[in-house]
Amino acid sequence: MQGLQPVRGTRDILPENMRRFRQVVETARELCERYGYLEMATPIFEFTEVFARPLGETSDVVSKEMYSFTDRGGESLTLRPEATAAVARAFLSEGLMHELPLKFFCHGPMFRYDRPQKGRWRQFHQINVELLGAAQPLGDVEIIALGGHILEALGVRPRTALELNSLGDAESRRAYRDVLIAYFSDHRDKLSEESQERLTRNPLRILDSKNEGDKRVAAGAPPLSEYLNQASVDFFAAVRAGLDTLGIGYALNPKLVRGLDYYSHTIFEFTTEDLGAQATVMGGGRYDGLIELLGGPATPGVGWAAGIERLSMLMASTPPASRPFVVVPIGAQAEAKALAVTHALRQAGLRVELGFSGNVKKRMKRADKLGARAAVLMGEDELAQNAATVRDLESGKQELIPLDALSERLAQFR
RNA sequence: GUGGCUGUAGCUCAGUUGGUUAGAGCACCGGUUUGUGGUACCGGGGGUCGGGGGUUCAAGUCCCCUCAGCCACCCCA
Repeated sequence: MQGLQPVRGTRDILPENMRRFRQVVETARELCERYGYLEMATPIFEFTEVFARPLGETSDVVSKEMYSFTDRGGESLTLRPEATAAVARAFLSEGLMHELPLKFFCHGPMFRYDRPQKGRWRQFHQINVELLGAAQPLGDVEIIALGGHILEALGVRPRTALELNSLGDAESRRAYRDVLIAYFSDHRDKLSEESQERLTRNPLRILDSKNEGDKRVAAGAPPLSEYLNQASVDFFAAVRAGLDTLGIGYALNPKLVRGLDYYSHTIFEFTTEDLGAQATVMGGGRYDGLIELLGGPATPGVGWAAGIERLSMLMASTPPASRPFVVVPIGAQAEAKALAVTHALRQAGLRVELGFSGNVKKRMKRADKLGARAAVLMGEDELAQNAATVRDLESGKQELIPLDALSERLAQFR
């Protein structure tokens, strides 16, 4: 415990920043619904196995980034590092295999024990979409289109580029894996220590190493695209044709691999150059083998995740806060009436503040600081006429309004 | 886990070759005759100079350790 500071990699989200978060989540929620992706949620922790198995024991996430702990019952639990495996688990737990295809949207905090830097935290937040039970390329297309649509609605699409690749189906990957191991084994001495380890465990990931020596060796590696079987080639062609139909531009990136083991066929990332070393804003792909890995029936899936922090950093502006009306009682005898009026206005649907203390001057200052649109002044004069003085805080104009017409008058502001 | 940079009021920073009670702007609080905001003027509160140790007559200012933040590697959102 290091006193009064948040744990490394975590942070408080104050209202101004929260408005950006909400903008992201609400935009995503609305567009997801339009595409038929309904909101759901999973717990933020699961049995460790839920993540360890599908992500791959050798993946960085599982081998060094999970927040795992033993609970009082002796179970190994893990704060979710990502959503897809949890959604897949929910799909099985809830017995949803007979309701395919299913489309889900969810959002919430994720946890990864990583060194924080620009655009990276230990607790971060994601929006996710998952499409289960659609084996067709059309599913990949819809998922990518939805992602691009959300980025557009948030105004960040122009700052991103879509990168695309195909890992092929399981058969293609197996064949390519053997080829790759043979190739890299011949150049073993030129590989970084880390990549030499990857050679036996996950040779595909040597391809996207940033190590200069690795890069040189990887450049000469046989390309994955040449080892895709016909079915995989056709599938990928259909995905690209769908994107073309929608006018969604992309760049093929044969080195795009992604860190999790469960991907197959299409993988993609919307990347940016505006977040330092963190290029990925939204990433995902097809994961046809995942449900089976968890012990369920073979069920195809496609989806993506996007970082809410990263998206909100790319947004040009912060959505404005709502502007309240402030009720200002003048004199002690007006306070009870002010309380009643405030309550009535709130019930009428308006955002209204009633200060807790202070003379008129202080209350007016406070109203200004709150960004109030208008002040509702109530003193002896007003009470005598069963009315209130409404002061427009932008123009400074005041008018006397009968109390029974007050909410209607205030509703005209904006 | 590794490396680079940084660490003075709530925020952004200034603090001379180490030398008296550590400053500014913004923010905050109060006031400028008491039923009225935003501007202006006046005043005020607030700092173990990240923490610990050392050198020195004397350290925010030099040295060591430590903690934290930022950025980068790895990998991703």
